[in-house]
Amino acid sequence: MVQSCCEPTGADDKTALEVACRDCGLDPLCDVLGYGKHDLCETEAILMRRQPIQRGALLFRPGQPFFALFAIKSGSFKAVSVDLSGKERVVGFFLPGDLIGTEGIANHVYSYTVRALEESSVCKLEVNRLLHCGQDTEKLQAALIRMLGQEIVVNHLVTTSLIQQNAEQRIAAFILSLSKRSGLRGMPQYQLPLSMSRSDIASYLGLARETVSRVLTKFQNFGLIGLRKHMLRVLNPEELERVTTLR
Amino acid sequence: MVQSCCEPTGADDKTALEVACRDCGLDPLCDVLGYGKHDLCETEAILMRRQPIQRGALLFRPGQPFFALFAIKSGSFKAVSVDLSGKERVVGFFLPGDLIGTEGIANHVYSYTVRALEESSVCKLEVNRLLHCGQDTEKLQAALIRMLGQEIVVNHLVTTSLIQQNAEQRIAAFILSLSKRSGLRGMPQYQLPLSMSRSDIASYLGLARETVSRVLTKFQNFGLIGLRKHMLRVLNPEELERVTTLR
DNA sequence: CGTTTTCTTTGATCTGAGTCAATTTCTAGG
DNA sequence: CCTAGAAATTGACTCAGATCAAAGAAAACG
Repeated sequence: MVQSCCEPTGADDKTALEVACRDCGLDPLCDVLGYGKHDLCETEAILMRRQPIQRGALLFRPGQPFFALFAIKSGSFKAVSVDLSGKERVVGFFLPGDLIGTEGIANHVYSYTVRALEESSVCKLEVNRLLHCGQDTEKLQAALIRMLGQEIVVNHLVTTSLIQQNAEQRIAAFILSLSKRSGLRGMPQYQLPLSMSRSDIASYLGLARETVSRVLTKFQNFGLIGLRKHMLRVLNPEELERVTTLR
Repeated sequence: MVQSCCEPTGADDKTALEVACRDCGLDPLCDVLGYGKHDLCETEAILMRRQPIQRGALLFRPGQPFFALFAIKSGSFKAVSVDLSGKERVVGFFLPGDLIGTEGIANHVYSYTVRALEESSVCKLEVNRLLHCGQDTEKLQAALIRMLGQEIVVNHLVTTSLIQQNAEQRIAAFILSLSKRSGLRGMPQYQLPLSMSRSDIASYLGLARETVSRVLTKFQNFGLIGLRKHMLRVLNPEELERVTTLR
């Protein structure tokens, strides 16, 4: 069996929760590239490969010239941007299978800081050359177009649900979103690490961290979720779903 | 001078506020297509052309198969989605130069209703064939990729600013966003039609319509804006900007 | 042109979530 | 294992913005 970019590099047990390539957001492109075995991958240096990222390490910083998209293989990341008044704000969380850096395509620079929340690994796609014409790139471009379209759909859903909902609804939606994304990516759907801090969640959802804490406690008391350390168990997804659609 | 898709079709005075092609969100593609004069436009039936849309008419409905992207030439539109509980929610407003329908690229169907708020006109791009391989499509694909990247950037900015802000900040940001978009598209920046209802704005910003009304009144009293009928005048953009960055 | 309907404004009241403050629990480092 | 610092929880209080209600202004329509 050929060693491709998609096979574990003999890492420790911690990387057990890793998306399969078929479940990854980069799959449309990887598929075209033959999962690292295709010519394009090495010879034309579009270069996808697995990279380990340490907890706390940055994938990129705001202002840094755009050079690649990343797909998370394992672990998780948060995106933080600093507004004009100097205040940090979490603007997104990324789980295995998610695509990071798409805003750089049009911006030419990355627009926020992306930091690993735990020991993680990513695949890197140097997508720049897809923006300039070459040969045999059409399939790749079509794949990228679909991926961006997908990203737009997801962003739209997230935004509209968050903006209109109260604290409980936002948090229920957030939990379900993590759960579904985990399931979609071929990982356990109802038991997953909540690797970000309460403050991060609060910042992301536009709430106070005390509110996040209170609502999580309430959800536990009602038996909707279980929470031990940073391991989240989704006990009653139907009821959580119902919470998000109330009103 | 050749009659292209970008020249007015002898419409009435109402279409005076029309974006130039250079200022339009579709420009990267139109540029490649030679603004309707290029072969691709007619012979390969990618087909861009101006279409008048009546006030209240729909561009598309949710569930309808994706067949084209639209760029607004003149007028304005709102996007409304119906959630599970049957409640309508405005999920976006579109001004001249904006791109409509991108979520259909990955979804294969449109995901909300887009309705004209006034007498409007659009350009249509049947982008489907860019997703399948042909010849000479690489430039078009690269252009589309950039446009989608741009859309992602803008969505991200909108989301993060809205979610974290209070009522006054959301409304100030909303007004500035309209103003800037109008200016960017080569139209008057500080005097523009507020063609949507207060309810629509409220729904979009996640506020009650009474709150929108109150804040607009307050902004008028403080001389930040002028509002007569549905004509908005931005009198003090610096102060509005300051409002959005407070806290 | 008056009538109806819809949209907008304004006021009064109530409540969800923010803020402040005090513990308690986790985590990392020695 | 103990300790210091960070993160999370819980309670008390406050206020921004929702809701309820009613009047006023625009738009639509015969």
